[in-house]
Amino acid sequence: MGSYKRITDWHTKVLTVLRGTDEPLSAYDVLGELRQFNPKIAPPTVYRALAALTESGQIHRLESLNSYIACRCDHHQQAPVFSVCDDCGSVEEYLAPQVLNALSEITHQSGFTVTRQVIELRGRCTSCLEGSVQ
Amino acid sequence: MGSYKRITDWHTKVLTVLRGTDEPLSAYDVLGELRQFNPKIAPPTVYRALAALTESGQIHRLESLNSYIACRCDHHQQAPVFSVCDDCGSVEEYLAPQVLNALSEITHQSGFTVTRQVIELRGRCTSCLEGSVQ
DNA sequence: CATGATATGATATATTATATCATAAATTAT
DNA sequence: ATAATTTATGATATAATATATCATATCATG
Repeated sequence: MGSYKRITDWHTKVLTVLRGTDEPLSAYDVLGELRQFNPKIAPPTVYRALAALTESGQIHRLESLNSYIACRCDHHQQAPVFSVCDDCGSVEEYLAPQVLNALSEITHQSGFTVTRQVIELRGRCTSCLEGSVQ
Repeated sequence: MGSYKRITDWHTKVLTVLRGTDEPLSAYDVLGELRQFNPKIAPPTVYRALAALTESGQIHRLESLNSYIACRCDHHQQAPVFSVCDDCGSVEEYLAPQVLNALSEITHQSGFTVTRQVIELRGRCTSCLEGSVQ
């Protein structure tokens, strides 16, 4: 017995697609790209690959966008903080130990055991802000 | 001219439904409840009410659950932190100024202007943890 | 090569969310 | 008051996101 993970083509291809762009992609965006390789690929295949890559920390799911982005940091497994520009769609990923510490103070008090942290900041990036104010 | 907001029945009813439970409800859960009042009510009506109530801070959208919960704190307009137990589904809402401060240090550095903060902790609540470890 | 475990393919369907347009109601100006 | 304007509602259709299920194929091990 013991668990094993087959390293599948789809995982690799999904990862390549996500690493090939700065934009977050929806599952169906990814599906569209993968049709290059197999026009008959179906949603569950993509969702399975996305789930596996998310679990291993190689990609992240942006909950407030229903989309996915490749991990840009070297911190697979550490909770990321994202900022998402609602103007241009650009996403930044941050390391934020201070934020995680502040959060763990809260959960420590309440006894809640955290398995996943979703921290997403929506707003406007510097360039978009500069562009709109003249 | 000038903007005005009609205070509608649906807003009140949606708010009442959400305040009537501790569980987060999906838009379609709410829709189901509202059929009591009008069996022909359609999704856009519910989504509009949810959007208005979210905007005014009376309810919050839990992005990682695609669902909504009434604001339990007295801090309409201040960014909430949520913990969600993946066992029992219970949700807690926290005031967490330290977390928000830590986040604003990040955004201050990058120049990003925040309009909304999504902070959701997934995991297990104390009771569920106690229940599973004997 | 038999067995068990995991991944894939394929189909169907469930869930969540929005676009659009016609109508109704409230607000403001006349 | 009532016309003009604005906003909300109703209604229909459809888009976008996600999962359940089951048969088959592939891998890992004994």
